[in-house]
Amino acid sequence: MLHIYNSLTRKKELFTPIEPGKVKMYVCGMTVYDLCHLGHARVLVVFDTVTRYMRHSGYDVTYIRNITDIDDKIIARANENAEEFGVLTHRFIQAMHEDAAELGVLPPDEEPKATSSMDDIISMIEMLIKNGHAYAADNGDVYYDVSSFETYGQLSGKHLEDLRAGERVAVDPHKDDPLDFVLWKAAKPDEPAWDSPWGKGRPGWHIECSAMSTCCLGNHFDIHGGGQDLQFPHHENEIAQSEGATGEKFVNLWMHNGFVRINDEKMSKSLDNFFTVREILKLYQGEEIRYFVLASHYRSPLNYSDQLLDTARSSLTRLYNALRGLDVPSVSLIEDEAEAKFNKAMDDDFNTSEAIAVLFDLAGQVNRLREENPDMALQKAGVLKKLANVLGLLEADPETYLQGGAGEGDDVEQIESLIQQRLDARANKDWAEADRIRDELHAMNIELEDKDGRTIWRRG
RNA sequence: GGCGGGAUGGCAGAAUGGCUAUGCAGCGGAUUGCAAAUCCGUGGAUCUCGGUUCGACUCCGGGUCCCGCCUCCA
Repeated sequence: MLHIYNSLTRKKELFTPIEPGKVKMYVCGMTVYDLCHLGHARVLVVFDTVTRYMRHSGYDVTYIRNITDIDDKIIARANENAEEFGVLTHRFIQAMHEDAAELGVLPPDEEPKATSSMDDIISMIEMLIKNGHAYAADNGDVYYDVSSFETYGQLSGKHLEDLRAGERVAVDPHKDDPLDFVLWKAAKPDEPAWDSPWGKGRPGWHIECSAMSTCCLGNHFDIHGGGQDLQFPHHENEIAQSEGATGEKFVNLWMHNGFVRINDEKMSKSLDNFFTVREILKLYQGEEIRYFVLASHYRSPLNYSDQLLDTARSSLTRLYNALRGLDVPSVSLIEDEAEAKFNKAMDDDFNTSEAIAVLFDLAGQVNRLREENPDMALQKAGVLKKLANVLGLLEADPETYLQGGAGEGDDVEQIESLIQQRLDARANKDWAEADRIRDELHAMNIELEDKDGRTIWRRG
């Protein structure tokens, strides 16, 4: 029985899909004007894990994650680079896909782009005007009339009066109310523009998501996710737009993941305290980043530090060591209580840290059983791998992970040659030489393990 | 100012009204030529002050501190 925390009601709720057995989920993806940072990585990993677990639970999941490929920042960056905005976005979409793959994130079922959704966006704006929720200003912009939507503020717990009291929105003479937000922006000279009933222009950011989610999933769907910072105003506006246009309930359950922090401050572009996924991949494997993300609950803040990535590496090494050298069956033949514990943890609002604890318990069992009951050890290893895979972990071959430190690989011949030399020295009981070689390898960040007359190695 | 989240052992991080995860690091032992890996054992925690209770880290109230949203943001 899956329970999920719903930001809309601020409670954990029993998850009940609109259509039994099916889940329709939309997550706000990237605005592709730059490389993904760790904050983006968290969204990718969290909702990938949600999707994987729901599928593991037997749901037929349709997972949509959009791409915002037209907005102010994209235009600004393209101008800086003196390139076509489409060239820019294409490059960063590619980069995002590469990063996602490194993190073990599966592609969503569909990945709609704003620029491919203009018809849907325009017709939604037309509906909003027709329904009295939007107005075209004399400058060619179209705005949403916030006061026309009675429950505005329901998701973020805000009231229009409070928002006005803390006025931080620049007054715009074209708006009826400073809190009104733009649905369609009239094009300035030399800006990318699309034809519309209000002249050439481009969509506002909020309407893009309303249009892309609705066109892929229908007017009413199960789950909408994204980073906590999107709750207001982005998701609040989406509700106002979609419900204002369709007259139907938009989303049953809203999920928001917590921020990644650096030194207890939100990681963000504006604070310029971010690490890109690529930078970290120079030092750590993608799976280590994924483990780091999943080690804490998705709604908690996640502080970044090298030390925590090191811990993630040590932890994964322990898990892979348990599988190492075993011919793990692809299908586990046993019913194991571990699976029930794992499911119970994940059913409780995706408690991944408790689910990971189950993995370590299994790893311990595998290690203990290796000698006394190899068959059972294999079966337990099969369960370990299966459950870890639900989290997108332990998908690699153990040797590949353990010997595959980030950016390494062309020194394998040298390593194996040194190991052979050491084996020869050991055969002659020349311990000094054997230890010297081991120290030399250690200096290369290679750790050795002598086992049954053989020597295996891994990167430290 | 308005609204919201949080404070758990050296670090990270779960959980439950009573049985105190898990990982990393530490310590002792087994194993090893010595290590490593592994196994066995082990120390150490619930911000503060009140209250409810037979019993609270867990529920309630006050305080302190931290963080986020209210503007683009995953």
